[in-house]
Parts: sequence; C-alpha cells; structure tokens
Amino acid sequence: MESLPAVASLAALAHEGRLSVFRMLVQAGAGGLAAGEIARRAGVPPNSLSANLNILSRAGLIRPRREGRSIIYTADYDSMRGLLAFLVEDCCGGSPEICAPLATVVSQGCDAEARRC
Amino acid sequence: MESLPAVASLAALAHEGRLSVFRMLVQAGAGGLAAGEIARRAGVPPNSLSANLNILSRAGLIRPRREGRSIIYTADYDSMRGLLAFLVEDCCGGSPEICAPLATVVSQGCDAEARRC
DNA sequence: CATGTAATTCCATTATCGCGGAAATATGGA
DNA sequence: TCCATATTTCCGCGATAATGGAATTACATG
Repeated sequence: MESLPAVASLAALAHEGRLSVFRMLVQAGAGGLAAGEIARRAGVPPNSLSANLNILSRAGLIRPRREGRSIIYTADYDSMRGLLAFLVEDCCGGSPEICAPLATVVSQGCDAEARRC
Repeated sequence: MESLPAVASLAALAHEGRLSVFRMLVQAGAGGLAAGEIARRAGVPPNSLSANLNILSRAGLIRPRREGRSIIYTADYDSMRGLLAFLVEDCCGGSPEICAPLATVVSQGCDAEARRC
C-alpha cells in the first residue's frame, strides 16, 4: 500500500530506465512518443518497457492514449509539478535561504540551455 | 551499481519513512536533529532508522556530525537543489509552458504558507 | 575502570522488484 | 478472414530491499 502519492512517483523515477524514459517524454512534449519508439531509443525489450511504462502510468507521471495501433505516452506535467511542489513544500520552515536558490534553479534550468522561457 | 546520482537520491526518498525523515530534517534547518530525536518523533526502532539514515546519507541528501554522544543529521540543501535542478532540466525542450508554472510552484510553496521568502 | 546512554552493525527472514521468454490481445490492411 | 505489426499480460527466477532482535561500538560521567 502506498499512502503518499509522492512516494509512488519517486519510486517510479528511482530506476535508471524509467527515469530516462520519463525525461525522454518530458522533452518530447505534448506530442508524446509511441511505446515502440521509446523501446527503440532506449534499447530495451518491449515487454520490460511495457512494465515500466505501466509503473510510470500508475504513478500518474505519464499518460497513454491509443492512436491507430500504437499507444502514445506523454508526460503529465501537472503531476510533475505536484511532485516538485511537494518536495519544496517544507524548505522555508527551517531555512528560508533555500527558496531563493530554488527559484534560480528553475530559471537557470531554462536560461542556461538558451531556451525561451 | 548506481550510475546516476539522481537515481540514488530518488530511491532514497521513495520510502515513506525516509521521506518523512528527510522532510523533518529540511524543516529542522541547519541545526539538524539527533538520531534518537528523529526515532522518537517518527516512532520507529533505532536500528531501522539507522539503516534509513545511512541510505539517505549515502545518497548525499543528509549529513551526519557527531556532537557529544549524539549524531546530528542535517539536510544537505545543495544536494536537494541538485536533484530538483536535474528534474526540471529537460522540461523546456518539449514544452516551455511548464517552466513558468514551476517558478510559481516554488514561490507558492513559500508564499502560500505565509513564510517569508 | 564501571556504568548508562546513543547509535550502529550484524544477521536472518520475509517481501518486493527487475527481467525476459512465451503467449495473448488489439488494430489496420490485403 | 488472414496476416503483420504494436503492445501488453502471464509466469517464474534471481536479485535486492525492508524489518527488527541481538550484539557491538562510541562517548560521557563518576
């Protein structure tokens, strides 16, 4: 039993293969990627990938949609935001100085890569 | 073997008891908490807690220091920042719109609780 | 040095996870 | 309907994680 949804999300991401799949989908954006394409890029057998996609799905981090005979997976950005919010939720209580750096982390994560947000 | 440090951090946090200990330490700030005090608050036997503190330490999320006969654990904010930065690293590539909400998440995480940062 | 407290390490048991072969389900096209 | 493609489900094996009792190390005090 998983009482905290955050724990399920963290557990889903605490796996090298799943983490790289999730990052792949985050980069892919709203268009998403078909399971087969993910398997090809990741170089893993389709059944193992399927199990891991299922774990990410049940954690709410990604969403499947059928399109023809493919199943397209997309990152669920709301869920990702929720997880990040949960992680920073308590930081200000003990040490307010962490919040400012966290804000810069978010902007640096975008600016440093010369991306437009 | 754990090639990505982020995976070790995520695995360390993907456990209800460890996650609550980490959040406790994040709230506690630079002063930290003694292992015994953590065990008391969490209501877990000291040996189980010790194992979990060790996992969090090896992931770099917390740091121990001896003080008299107690061992005081503190959250490692740099490591936490690193993990969050890693998680948001790719988000702008596929969907730039996620970055703005992330910034608000960080500020909401502070403002909503009427905290001062 | 003896004692009590704080915390860890050792160890065995049980539970869960990760993996991949083989079979099954779903879809689209000839 | 028959076939090929896409993906999932089923199943078993080996590895890893979680747990807590008991013993051990570290420190402070008298």
